[in-house]
Amino acid sequence: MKHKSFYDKVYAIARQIPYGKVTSYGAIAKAIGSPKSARVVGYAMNNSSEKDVPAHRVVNRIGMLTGKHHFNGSNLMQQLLESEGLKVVNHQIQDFEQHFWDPQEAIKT
DNA sequence: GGCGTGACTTGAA
DNA sequence: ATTCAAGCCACGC
Repeated sequence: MKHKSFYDKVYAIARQIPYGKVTSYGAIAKAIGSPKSARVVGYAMNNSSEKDVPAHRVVNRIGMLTGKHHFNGSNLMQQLLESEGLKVVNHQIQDFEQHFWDPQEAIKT
């Protein structure tokens, strides 16, 4: 595999999200080099179920659990985040910026 | 092989 | 300040 797909890059980064931290689709897309491809990141997450990617730590720019609907159809995503010390209210992460993790830390070595 | 859709984001009206 | 539209890449029909 010479040319890694956009997805692979997404997985590579998302997989490195540390415990208790979260990031946004746009941040990952930006880290990859396509800040406008945030949608693709989200779509990639759609298949992340088969990957070792903690998709529950990936939310949109405002910290909203937009993808929670894609998990189990339950509040599993919220449960996981709360289990990691995060506060989730109304499907939204409280103090999102406080727990935000910069994907740039992953791509750089 | 073309068109539409999707876990988003940003800029402009 | 809010609403609309466009852009990005991959996948399904």
